[in-house]
Amino acid sequence: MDSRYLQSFVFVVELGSIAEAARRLDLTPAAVAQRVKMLEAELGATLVRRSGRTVGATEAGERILARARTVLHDIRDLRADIDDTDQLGGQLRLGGMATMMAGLIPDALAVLLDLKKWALPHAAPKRFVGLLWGRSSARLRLVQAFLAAADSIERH
Amino acid sequence: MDSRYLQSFVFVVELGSIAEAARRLDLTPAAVAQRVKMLEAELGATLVRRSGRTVGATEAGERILARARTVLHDIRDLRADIDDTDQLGGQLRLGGMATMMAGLIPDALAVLLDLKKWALPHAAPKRFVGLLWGRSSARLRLVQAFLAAADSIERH
DNA sequence: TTTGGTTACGTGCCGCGTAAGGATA
DNA sequence: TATCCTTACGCGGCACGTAACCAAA
Repeated sequence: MDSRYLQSFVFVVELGSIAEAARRLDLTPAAVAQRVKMLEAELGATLVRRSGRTVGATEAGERILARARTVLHDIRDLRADIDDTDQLGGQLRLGGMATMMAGLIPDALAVLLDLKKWALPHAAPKRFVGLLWGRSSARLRLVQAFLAAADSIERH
Repeated sequence: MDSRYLQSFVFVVELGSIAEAARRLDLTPAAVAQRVKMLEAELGATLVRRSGRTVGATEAGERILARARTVLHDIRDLRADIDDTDQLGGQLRLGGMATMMAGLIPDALAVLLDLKKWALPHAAPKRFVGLLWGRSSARLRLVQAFLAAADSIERH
């Protein structure tokens, strides 16, 4: 399965238009329609419903939409990891309880934007280190910076 | 990016042989070697090291190996979700704290293997329902069966 | 009338097999 | 010597664009 097919399908559903997706992808509408058809043939299911002039996802389309986004995200991460030796890049998803979202995270992000504080390798509380995995040093530094910011804020 | 390229790369690294990967994939060694080359060209990095007669992953290859497996796994899930209306399939990964791994989960799995107990839609404690997402009914039923098993075991 | 989706058709290139050559156990 | 990886080469198919057609706003 080609990820470009998944990207086309996701764009078509998100934008609700084959023509608009074609413009984003630098393709002709015919090519985009064919990509969706190919994906449908490969998966053996109809993914988009053509109702008049607009397009929407079928039930099967909705069912795989989230997974398609996951695959595209993973591929983006994979590409980022290739030349990811020590520089920042890619996307970091942070989650937290409601209290953190309202209080801790905004302040922590403010500190994150201060580039000089990014290199604090030993500031992370040890009780959090066990939660880190993967080998992307850039993301590791981001998380370390976040934890350092959280630590400094907690001490205030 | 074509997932078949990733699959070829993963096979080559896992098996340590282009010829063996070609046999598994029903391809010629030339085709497999070309797939790896294409992938390397697309990612802009050398992924496998040819040392004499055997092949191994380079540092960049090792770095993306886990992610490549993730992508392949996600695509398999995506395919499974297409015609996944009510039957079991795919792979379910369960995690738990050490105490659960030692005590609760083995018993719960034993109950899971009793097919007659799989259809217990309302047995899941409500406090856990918020943790479930996705719409794969088969997996949902598996989780529900797990929770039902956990519930019945807790009551003992 | 303008915009959007589809179909038919032509074409370039990609991705495969085949065959031959070199290297290693 | 047999197996493995590579390279060169040829070919078929697929994935585009183009153009024409139809439908909807």
